[in-house]
Amino acid sequence: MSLRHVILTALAESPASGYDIAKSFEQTMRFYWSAKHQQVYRDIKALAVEGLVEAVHVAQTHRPDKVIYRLTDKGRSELRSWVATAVEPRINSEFLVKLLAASAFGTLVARDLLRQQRTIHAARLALYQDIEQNLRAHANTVAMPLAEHMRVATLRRGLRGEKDWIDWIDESLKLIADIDGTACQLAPLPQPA
Amino acid sequence: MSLRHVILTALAESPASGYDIAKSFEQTMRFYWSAKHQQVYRDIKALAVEGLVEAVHVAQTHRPDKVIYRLTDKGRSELRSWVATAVEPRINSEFLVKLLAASAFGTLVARDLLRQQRTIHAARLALYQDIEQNLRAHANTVAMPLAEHMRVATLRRGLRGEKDWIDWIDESLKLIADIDGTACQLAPLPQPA
DNA sequence: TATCTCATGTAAGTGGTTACATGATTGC
DNA sequence: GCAATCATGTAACCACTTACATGAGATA
Repeated sequence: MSLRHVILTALAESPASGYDIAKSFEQTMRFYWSAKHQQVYRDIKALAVEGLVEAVHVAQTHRPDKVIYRLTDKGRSELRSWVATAVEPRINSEFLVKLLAASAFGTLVARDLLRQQRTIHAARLALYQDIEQNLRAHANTVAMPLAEHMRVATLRRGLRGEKDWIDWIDESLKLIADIDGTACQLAPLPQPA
Repeated sequence: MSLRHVILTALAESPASGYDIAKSFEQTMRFYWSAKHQQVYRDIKALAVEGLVEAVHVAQTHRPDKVIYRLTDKGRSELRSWVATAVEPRINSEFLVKLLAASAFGTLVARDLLRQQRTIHAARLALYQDIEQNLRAHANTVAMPLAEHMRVATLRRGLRGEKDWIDWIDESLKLIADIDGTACQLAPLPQPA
């Protein structure tokens, strides 16, 4: 039931086609959701059948025709009641599992994995900082509607998260270095060939 | 392919039954993974068929019989190659979507949602801090094997994450308060009944 | 007597990914 | 001429959840 509500949320802001929504998963929504176009088309049809959105077919001359969807009152009230309660966030972290698995193969394996992960988070952080720069340039903080403020807040959430991961990785790398430092002194010297 | 690797990771530490593994999702693994026993039993059988784990049937007198699984060499090398590469973490956050949806219904709705979420994270933080206390009491930092150190690191990751969420929520609540403050001054006074 | 833990499962359903497909138009 | 963008889908599959089921022994 999740993507359904993501779609409703997108349509709450303004009517859009399946294509538009699918695309926004690579742009404005990328900080908090991703989905494939196939899934979007499938689910938005289901929403139409249930009467939560309604479709308007728009014929175009120099492009394929498209179907614009907008929230119905039913859709809006569904969204309203969905929004009322927070839920326990999932914590399934493939990375943390990998780290523990890596530990079974020694400090070097764990260290490499942490370093790789660091580059991933560093890249994301750089991207988010870039976007923040652009926002700052164009934002007129005073008269911004709430939704805009919250959109910026989601970006801030992303920034914070990435920074925090990087800090934790550095902390963990240092821990491993300490272990390795003492371990190396005890390790057998390499055998001459 | 994820839970399969989580199971292999669990078995890399020591052989266990499906029941043991299922239970550890509520205990040692709870910081980074959760899964239902049905899924565990299903997947561990698949792993056995593929030869990544092997089963030993253990008859018990005063308890139901059980099946203990252990990693095979094939399983261990599968785990080793899985561990080699980091992956882009998923960011699908139901909460952030809800926050944006909530914003469409006004500051009060958004504020309530943020507050609810804060309680959830505060509760988790408290739990993690508790566990950290226990660990500190029993840990002998010197001679701990790498896997133990990394297990503590995953807890630290949880602690950090919860703290960071709480800070961000407070920041966002303050932002909303500011908006609301100015908005209230501009808002029409309540009509006398 | 009732509930909890041990130990294992089947069946149905939901949510998401991957592979494959079509066909026109715009820009290099 | 070739890739990218616009616009929409089908089919198969993988991952996970929910509901339901069994049956013995331990604990209150």
